[in-house]
Amino acid sequence: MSLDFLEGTLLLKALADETRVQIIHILSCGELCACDILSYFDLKQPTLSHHLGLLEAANLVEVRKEGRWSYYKLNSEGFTHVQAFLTTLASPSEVCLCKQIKPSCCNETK
Amino acid sequence: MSLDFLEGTLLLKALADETRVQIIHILSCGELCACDILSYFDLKQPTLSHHLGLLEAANLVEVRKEGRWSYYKLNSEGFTHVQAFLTTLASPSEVCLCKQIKPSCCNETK
DNA sequence: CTCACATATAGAAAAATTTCTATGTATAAG
DNA sequence: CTTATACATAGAAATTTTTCTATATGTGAG
Repeated sequence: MSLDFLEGTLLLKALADETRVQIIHILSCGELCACDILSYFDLKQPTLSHHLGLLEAANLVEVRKEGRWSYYKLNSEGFTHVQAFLTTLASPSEVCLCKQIKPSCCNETK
Repeated sequence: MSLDFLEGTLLLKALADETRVQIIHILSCGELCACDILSYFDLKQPTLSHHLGLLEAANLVEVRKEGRWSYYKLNSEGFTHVQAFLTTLASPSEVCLCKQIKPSCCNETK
């Protein structure tokens, strides 16, 4: 499995915000419409819309439109990917970028 | 297991930066001194120092000082915690914040 | 068709983060 | 003691992100 840094940082940036973390949490039990999510936060509607858009772009949530309502729920794809990314990122590998570094000032103690 | 939102977002914010993700990657095979890490990046020394400080504060890396050198390596504690945080965050729970929301405009379809 | 409501988009203001230069501290060499 | 090197800290500049107001789109009710 190779590292997709672009997707990985997109996912991590989407997760790196208190509001979005809370959105994920209140969606953890199931689907909610945008207006119900909004009622939980002290934010304007376009701000929430922006956060939901970022989460959707990262495949952390998915939307289902019904009439004039938008129902949001978690998308397991993003969560699976970010967990896999972190695991791979922190694991040693033969093709690691560290192989490009030539020890200079200090003796390595590997 | 309960959710520590403060620690969780600290960890996720530390991970949400291309440079820091790359630092973690080049440390994945073992210990490196700060000057060797620096040689890999097109950054000034104080900037790298700042990134390493954030990673250390989040328990994603740890330092060992030896003479005038600082050797950095990954700290598994942060990685374990962030993976656990994400799993818990996205899992349904009896005490979820979603229970505080009273369905308003739209009929829930749970 | 007209109106009201739910949500999205555009663009500006505010806030947070990243990066830099300048400088300080600590350690080792001479 | 003086100097050089590795790294940290302080504070300013640049960039990115978050939030807002204003407005547009799309759907259903009447």
